[in-house]
Order: sequence, then structure tokens, then C-alpha cells
Amino acid sequence: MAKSPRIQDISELANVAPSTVSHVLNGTASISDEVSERILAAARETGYLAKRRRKAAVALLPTVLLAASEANFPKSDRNYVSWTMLNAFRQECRNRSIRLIPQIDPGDKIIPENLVNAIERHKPQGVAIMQDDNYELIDAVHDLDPSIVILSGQDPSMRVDTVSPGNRFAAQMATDYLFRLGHRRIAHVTYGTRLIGQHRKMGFLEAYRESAHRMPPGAIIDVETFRPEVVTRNMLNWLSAQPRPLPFTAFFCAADNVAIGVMAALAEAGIKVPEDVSVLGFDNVESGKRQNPPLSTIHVPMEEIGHVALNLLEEARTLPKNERSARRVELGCRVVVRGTTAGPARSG
Amino acid sequence: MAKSPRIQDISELANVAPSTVSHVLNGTASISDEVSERILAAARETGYLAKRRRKAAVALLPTVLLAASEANFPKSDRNYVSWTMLNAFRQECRNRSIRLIPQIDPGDKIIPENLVNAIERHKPQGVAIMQDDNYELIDAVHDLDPSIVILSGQDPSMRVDTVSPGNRFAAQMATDYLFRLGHRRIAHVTYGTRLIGQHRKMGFLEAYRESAHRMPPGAIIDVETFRPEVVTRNMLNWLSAQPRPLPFTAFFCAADNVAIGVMAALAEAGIKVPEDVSVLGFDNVESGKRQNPPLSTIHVPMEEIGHVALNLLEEARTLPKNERSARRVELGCRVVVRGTTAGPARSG
DNA sequence: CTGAAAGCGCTTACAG
DNA sequence: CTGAAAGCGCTTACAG
Repeated sequence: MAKSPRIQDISELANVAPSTVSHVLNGTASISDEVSERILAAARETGYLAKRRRKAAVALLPTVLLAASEANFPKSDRNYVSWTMLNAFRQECRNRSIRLIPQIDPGDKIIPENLVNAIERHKPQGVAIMQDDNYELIDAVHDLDPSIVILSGQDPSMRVDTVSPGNRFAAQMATDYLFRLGHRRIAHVTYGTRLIGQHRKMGFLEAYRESAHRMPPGAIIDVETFRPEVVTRNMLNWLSAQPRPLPFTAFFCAADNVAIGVMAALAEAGIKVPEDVSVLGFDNVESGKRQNPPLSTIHVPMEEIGHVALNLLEEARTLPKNERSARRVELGCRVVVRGTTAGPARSG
Repeated sequence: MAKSPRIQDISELANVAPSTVSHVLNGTASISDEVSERILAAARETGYLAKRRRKAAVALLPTVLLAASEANFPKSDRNYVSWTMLNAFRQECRNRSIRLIPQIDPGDKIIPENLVNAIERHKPQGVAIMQDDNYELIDAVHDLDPSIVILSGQDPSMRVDTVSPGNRFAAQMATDYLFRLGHRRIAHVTYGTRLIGQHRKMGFLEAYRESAHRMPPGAIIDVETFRPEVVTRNMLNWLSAQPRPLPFTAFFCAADNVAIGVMAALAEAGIKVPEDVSVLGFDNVESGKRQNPPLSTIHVPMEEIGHVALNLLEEARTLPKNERSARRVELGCRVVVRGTTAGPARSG
């Protein structure tokens, strides 16, 4: 570890006395803007500001409980998206020297009683709940002492903090992007009943609703799972029942894995991407880059969720519960244009 | 100002040596849970933790520019809601010794060029934009050096931070509350084209969509403005065209001022609240409490928006722009039950 | 508005 | 895991 930056390092870098640095950093004397700026720049450069901030948060949150169900707890990078989130969250805890205690319930739900017991036992200052759409859970824990945050989930009753990607807005933005390319007949390929998929679908519908374009009939295509092989089977089925040329010029998929399955089906049916139809994924998964052509997609900042979640837990510790409303945070996503999106075919 | 708390104060309160306090506060030695807890409690009690946190943020944000248009800048508490927000924001800047520079454009829009010039001139570290639905503005400023946050607004392109009440979720929650009271035929009284109203309407529509209940025809009632006198005139008109008993058992209003106007109209038409119909407002403004009966409403934490906005601006200064996604923060609202909501009349 | 110098408060190496 | 003590780093009262 590099030696911890001191005020003296800043004063040398900025060419002023250490006392001047101290004044600027604490607002204890009014120093000229020019010198102030120079000192602040040096303070940032040496890492002094970051160090001070880090220190201020230590001890606010010595222990955090990580609650998940077996089903939602990714054991490998097969479940790439939650894997990325979980690892970034763990790393962030390490950076802040927070002790992280996992509390994993078997099955596919977190059992409220188990979580309450674990809180009783470990007395954590914060609890992070992994993407669980289980609302009795919130009833059971929102009033307890530790601060609560849900990672990649929602709380419609707005009683606990949540952090998730802005799925709905991002899907709307994605659809708008396809509109801007000239597409008018876009299909949305979606699966399952998980909230994430619901929100992405809502964004798609909203984009049509707020545009001047009419959504074509049959534009929502449901597939069974997000596993590419299954999606390919489903889509080949769907394709065989469609007229040619296809009544859609673009497929906006609720996940990259779905998009990869769709691309395989299109290839098998002899339909060219992006010449005949465009395909747009969602998640920005590694394997998307290796498709041929490489998959256009929506980048979702899963690696930032942990950082934001811990900031929320820390902030919550600095304010009394009844003076602080729950925060629902959505993180901005962005379109990543690669090879599978283009303007619609002339005849399409 | 009280004397600044020192480590010694904590050590006395917690009955340990100052060095032990230092270890716990910096994580430099592992101290028993019991002693740790005692020290942390004392550290919080003396205000030491809060002091350290406050100090860590000084100098991150010496100057903030407050951008608004004349029309959006409340000059008195006639515009109670934004007035509350603005004052709390100013107070929060004072607490953090941030110099706040107002930049008010005439008319009802912030002019992007003016804001860019003001940024050039004052070189603020942060810019707070007051509730402006003007998206060219974001194009013009999102890439500049200072961090940007929009107060009580949205950014569908998800490029800058925003803080606003969770209008949509809150309206959905409000409607669910009326469902739970037994109401099935609820009207939503709304006005204008401002985004806030749109979101509240969306929440109302969504509550019906996600419920088992059918939304009755004519359930969206548009009034001209939110001024109670005008609303009363509009509603008397509307009431005169309705059969008795009314086809609705509850009025969910997009603002308290609207609800106050609705109540006056109902009184004039001899319809009793809450016996004949329930009325629910939105905003929790002071004058609602003085109605007869006192108005049930949705509390909107406007006074917290400034705090959250400054936290976002500060946090943005600690991370490089390209490593940090924009945050869209919505604050939780809650139902405040007073005298104007009850179960529907038996015959209703 | 800046800097030299005194001294306060915090950290840390060490003994138990 | 805790505490007494040395000394480092930061703050502040003051001169210019």
C-alpha cells in the first residue's frame, strides 16, 4: 500500500504553506480562488480528498448482512448479470473494510423469519437484499434497527431504499433509438414474469405510446426462458408461422441471451442481420461481443450497484429513520451500437 | 456554536482509552464487538461521526450554481411546494458552507446558452437545475466540467442526476389505499401538461391496470389550473352534468390545491365528505390541515430534495465522469390519513 | 491573503 | 483485546 497522503504532500505539490492547505480544506479562512483551486486540484491528485472521505465512512457500517435466496444467488458466471453485481458489491465491501455476512435461504424466496433472526443474531448496521420481489419481507424488516437496501429490486410501498438499473427508461430509450434508425414495426421478445422483464416491456410499450407510431399487432413475443437454445427453438416456431417479408423490421430483446437465441434462429431461417432485420439486446454481456455480427445492446451498470447501495446504507446511518424518506435509485443505461442494428430494409 | 466533539469526549462517554476509540473509528485494530458498539454509539451521540462526515465533504463543492427560470423560481410561499424545496436547499447549502450563485433566466425556460455562459464565468463545481422539462438544456451541459443535478425533474436520456418525489409510485399507492378502503369507482382530478401531473396520472392508471377493477368511463377529470377558485368553478360545472348518486365514490386529486377546490364545489352541491364521497389530495401543504374536515393527502418530502441533490453532486466529484452512471433518485412518499377519506357509502 | 511557529488532538508501537 | 505514552500531523493565533 502506498503511503497515505498528508497535507504536507499537498502543500509541496501546490507550492503553498501547509497551513494554507488546511484553511482551504476546512473553510477556516477565505483564500483567493486561484490558490484555492490549485490546492483543491492537488488535494484530489494526491488522493487526500478520497482518503478523508473513505475514513469518514469507516465505522458507520462495520457489518452488513447480505440476504439472498439460493435461486437468486449466482454461484458462477453462467448468471453473468447478477454475478457481476455480486462480485462488485463484495469488492466494494472489502474496499471499505465492511464485514459482509451472507444469509442465503434455500429455495427461491428469502424467508422473512430467517432474515429477522439473522439480524437479531448478527446485529448488522445494514442489510442488503438481493433482487427479491417478495413484499412480505419488507413488511417484516423495514422497521428494524439496521438500514435496508434492495439490490436490483423495487419497493412499491416506498419504505426501503432500492438500487436498480433504469430498466424502464432504458427500454424506452432503446426503442426510441430504433425509431430514430427508421424502424416503425418493432417486436419485443420477452420472457417470464420477473419484474425486470416487466419493466423492460413497459418501457417498450411506453415508447410506442409516446411516439406517433402505432404498435403493430403481435409485437410482444413471449419465449419460455432466457436460455439461448430454448429461445432459438421458440423463435423458429414463431418464424415458421410468419409471412415473408416479416411483418417486423427489428427485434428488441429483453436480454442479450434472448437476442443471441433470436440471432441463431434468424440465421437458420436464412434471414440476414442487420440487412433484413435489426436485433438489439439488453445487458451488455461479454458473449454478445463475440457474436457475428457483434450484438448491439444496452449497457447496464451492474458493477455500480454495490457502490450506490453502500452509499445509501451509510447515508441512512447518519440520519434518524423518521427524518429520511426511502430513496429509490435508478442507474442510467446507454445504448451500445455494434453490428446488429441498422436502418430498416427498403422493402421491409 | 457548541465546542467541536473530540475523541476524548467519546472515550469518556464510553469509558475506554482514547486510543481504543481511535482504533475502532479507523479499523486499525480488531476490538471486541461489545466495546466497539459502545464506542460507536458514543461517537454518534457526541456528534463526532457527523462532524467527520461533514468535514470530508468540505472543499468537494465550494460553489454551486442554481439555475432556474423566472416562472419556476418561487418568490413567495404562494407556490408552497417549490418554495419548501428551494428554502430547504438553500439552508442545506449554508450548512455545508457552499456558496450558492443563482442564475435566473426571464420567462419560463432556462436558456441553455445563458447557463453555459454562467458556468464559464463562475466555474462552479456543481449545477442544480430547478424543475425544468427542457431537454436541449441537458444536451448543452451534461458534458461540461461541473456535476449536474435536476431538482424535481427527470432526464429520460439518463445522462444527468435527478431527484424528485416518487410521483408515479405514490399515486399508485394512493389509489391502492382507496381500493383498500373499498372504493371501486375513483375519479382522478388533474390539470395541465406539466410532467409532475402526468406522472401522478400514470400512477393512477397503473393502479387500475394492476388491480382486478375496471376503471369507470370518464374517470379522468381535467381542470384548468390548480387554483382552488378555478377548480371549484370547473367542478360545479362538471357536477351539474352528473347523475345522482354520483358515478364515483372517491376523488383522488393531483394536488392539495385541486382537492381544496373540489371540496368547495362538493359543499356547494350539498355532497358530504367523507360520507358521500372521499377526497384525497397530494402534496401535504399546510392549508390542507385547516380544511373542514382536514384533508387526507400524500406527503411529499420536498424538504429532503436539496439534501439528496447535494449528496449526489458531492459524490459525483469523487468519481471520474466516465466511471459513474447518472442516478435517478425518487423519494418515498406516504399517505397521510385525515378526515376526508372513508369507506364508500353503502348505496354509492 | 499568506506563512512560520506553537501546541492540540490523533495515531501507533508497545507492554501487559 | 486494552491502555499509557511518545510523537506525528493538523490546526490556529498571529505577524506581515
